[in-house]
Amino acid sequence: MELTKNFEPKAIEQKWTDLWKEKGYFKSTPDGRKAFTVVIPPPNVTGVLHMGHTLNETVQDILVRKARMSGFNACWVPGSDHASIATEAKVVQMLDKEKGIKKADLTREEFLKYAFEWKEKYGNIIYHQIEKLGCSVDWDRVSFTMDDHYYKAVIKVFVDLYNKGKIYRGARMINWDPAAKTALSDEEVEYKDITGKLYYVRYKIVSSELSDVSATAHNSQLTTDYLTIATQRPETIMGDTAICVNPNDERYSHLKGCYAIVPLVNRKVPIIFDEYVDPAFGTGALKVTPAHDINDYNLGLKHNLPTIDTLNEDGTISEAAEVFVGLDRFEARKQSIEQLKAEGLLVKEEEYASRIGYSQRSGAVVEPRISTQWFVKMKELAEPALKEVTESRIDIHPGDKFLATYKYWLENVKDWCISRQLWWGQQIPAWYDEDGVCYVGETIENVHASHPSTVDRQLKRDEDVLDTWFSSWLWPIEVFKGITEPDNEEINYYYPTSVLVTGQDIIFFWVARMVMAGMEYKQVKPFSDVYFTGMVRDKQGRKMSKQLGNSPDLLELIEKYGADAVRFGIMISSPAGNDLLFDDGALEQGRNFNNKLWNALKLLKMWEGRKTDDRKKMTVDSSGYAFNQQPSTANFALTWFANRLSQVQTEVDSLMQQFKLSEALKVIYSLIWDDFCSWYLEWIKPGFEQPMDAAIYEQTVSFFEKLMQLLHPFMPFVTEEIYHLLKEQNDDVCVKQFAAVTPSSTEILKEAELLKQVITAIREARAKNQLKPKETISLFVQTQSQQSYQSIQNILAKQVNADSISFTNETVANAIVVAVETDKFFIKSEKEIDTASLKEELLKDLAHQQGFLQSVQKKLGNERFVQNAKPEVIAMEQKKQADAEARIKTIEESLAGL
RNA sequence: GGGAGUUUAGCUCAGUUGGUUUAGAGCAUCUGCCUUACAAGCAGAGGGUCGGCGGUUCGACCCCGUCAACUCCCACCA
Repeated sequence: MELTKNFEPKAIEQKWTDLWKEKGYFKSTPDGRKAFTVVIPPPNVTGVLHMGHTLNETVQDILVRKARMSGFNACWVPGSDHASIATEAKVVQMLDKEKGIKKADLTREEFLKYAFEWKEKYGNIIYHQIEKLGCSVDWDRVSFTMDDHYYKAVIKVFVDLYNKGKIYRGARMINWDPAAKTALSDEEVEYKDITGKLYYVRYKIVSSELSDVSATAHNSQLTTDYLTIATQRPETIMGDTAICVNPNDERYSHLKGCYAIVPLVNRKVPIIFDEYVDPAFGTGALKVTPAHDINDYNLGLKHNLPTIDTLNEDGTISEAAEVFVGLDRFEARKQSIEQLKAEGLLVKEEEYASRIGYSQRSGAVVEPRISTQWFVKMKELAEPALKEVTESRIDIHPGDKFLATYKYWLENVKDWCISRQLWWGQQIPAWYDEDGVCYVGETIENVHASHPSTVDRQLKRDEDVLDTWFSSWLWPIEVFKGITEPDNEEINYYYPTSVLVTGQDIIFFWVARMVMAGMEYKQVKPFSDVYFTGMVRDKQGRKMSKQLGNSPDLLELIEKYGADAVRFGIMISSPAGNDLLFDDGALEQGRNFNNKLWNALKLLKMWEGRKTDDRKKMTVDSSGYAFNQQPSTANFALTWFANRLSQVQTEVDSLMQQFKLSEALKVIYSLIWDDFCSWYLEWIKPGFEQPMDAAIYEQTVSFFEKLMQLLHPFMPFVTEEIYHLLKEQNDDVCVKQFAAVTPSSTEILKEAELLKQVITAIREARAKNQLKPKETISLFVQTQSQQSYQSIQNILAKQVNADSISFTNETVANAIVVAVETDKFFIKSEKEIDTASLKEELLKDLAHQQGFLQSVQKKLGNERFVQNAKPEVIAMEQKKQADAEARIKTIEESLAGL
């Protein structure tokens, strides 16, 4: 079979995707094996996968494939999230743009029909991308957070928590978009720095008896009967229900029990005292508008102040304001300023840098507004969730980095607002009668059954839906129907799941809450390990975003480099928890790696055609290279690589257990590229057009297979392909079980390292002396251990292009000298040696060695070091000293020999 | 403002309880090579007062203090 020049991933990826699917390798059903369960963090159905997903999915696939090849019943559940806010916004936008339909013109049912159509379309795009990336998910288990059973589970949990008293209704400040006439979540508000104006307004002060206060003022510079406050939003003055100052602020201490007259509406409001107010800001006096500012709202609660909502839904001034009614809020601001000026109450205006919230959807300035919302009481739920982590039943990776964050949040957790003023999502199962009494039940029939008095009454269902996270926190349970069908076989087998791989940005939104749900509904943690990936940024360190257009298209990348290369590129530069600067260069490296593997395969295929059992045929060619096939030489290479392989396998296992995937990949990369290709294959390479020893060949194929198996979790396609091209196989590498690793012989590893060092040192000397690669040399070796060089001298000769190697006991004159450990090598060539530059080199080296020796001697001469340091440390230093002395001696001898 | 984290070669990162030759890797750069798998390659090289300062110690990239820069999360001051 003719192999292409370079690896061509496209057809191969498709072939294996289809074949794996056909053989059902990634389907999982409960059996006698241990389960390794992963639930995908369901991507939003808002669009396509971005690089963050790609990283996440790749990490999961690596873990899942590794587990599948290590005896586990691996089960990876794919799915997607309905993402209520984000998706609804997209659907609204699409309807407006493509069909000219406004949400307000649709009924809830009509809108939901469109939303489900959207979900079908984009959900499938996402699944297609996951498949293209090579993810070994069980497609029979695709889940969606709005599947029928899932919807029921969410409702069931809501009702259950309500009945347990863990869900309540309460008032809350929300972000209101006056243009879209809807509430916004915090995520939908964008803050922009702007230069606004701060207006200083005088409020008249009156005592409780309506007398003039200036008469009673003492110890105060403020002898006027006015108090000045600073505000950015004079149009909210009509909503003021108090003035607040700091109790420790002496300027205002005389105002206890006094009142202020709110300008424009001439309302008398109390002056209250609270440490919340910063005496240093503005005038140190604050106007309190509970209906339109979150802090004022809290102050209002604390001091029992009335709330006057001066805004309508569309941002115009409401009846409650008494003046400017019906005007737009910004027009009202203008007019109120003018009127204050006219009345002489505006003291001054000054420039002020502040941040203002804008709606991501409509661009309108957001108004804080009070509304009734549903809340989950978090304190009780948080306690067990905190314990699971602090008592190490859940391990976080990298732990040191995120443990503190997780703890801090759970220890200071606030109640969770779960209602959203949207249609796309699970509608809150609450009904109200005409008197506003609220009834909660899974269905209206349930409500009627438990409250017979409601049967004849007109009940209206709560319009709001639940926060997306209120459904995603059940994900590890309900994908196995653990809520709707408790104690079914699947949930008992697959739960708790093994590892959760997700972004660190949703540690509170999702991770902590899943632990809460797990503890509440299964009394067991939902996963044993959490692996946090970093954020993917572009080369300049910027966040990937649509606006910047710096987020590459996954399918295009796969098209250009191949899926394996994309996986390689993204993994090689992504230590756990660190941000990843996305760079095409790493993908190129991945593509080159594919190619390296492909070329090694081509080399083996060439040898396959020339293999023979007949040793006689393996004659020595003139270059001497065929010596490499001699048993002793080949044996050295084979034994070494076998040991090196098991050493790396052990290392990889340990790294992967610690979730150091990127390091594991680096180690494998170097094993294949450096040890296997650059060293091993060269060491066993037969002479030009010489036959290949069949036994060596088979052994090499077996090494290659093992390498493909080791690499497979990271780069599934190319490894499966090469595995099958190496020879006729009766299994597939993606389900091939790892064999137990035999311990390494460290002796041969050391010997090989020494050999590599010698080769590199001699090559370096060659390069420095301008010996062209083709020019041969004569090599003289001075060593105590001539024996050990017998078996490897053919390798050495070939790797440094020596036409002869001889052993000597004496210094060889007029030769280039190379020293490695205690051995010395003398290089002679026909070419004239540049002794001057050689001398210079040696002198430089000598100075370095002497400097080093000095520092070691200084250390050993230090009495306190000798007294305090551990014996092995001292022994080490003594060895350093001896080595340095020996090297200096060698250099001096070499200098003498020139 | 509160919390967490980062700072080591041009770039991205390792550096295991403080002592393993005066700090390692990949990429990039430079030099030489079309050498019988691979120029998407081979061989070799250069490049770092480990963010600054101070301290603990016989000994600090590592521990402590402090300052600086950057990043993320939370809250968002009238």
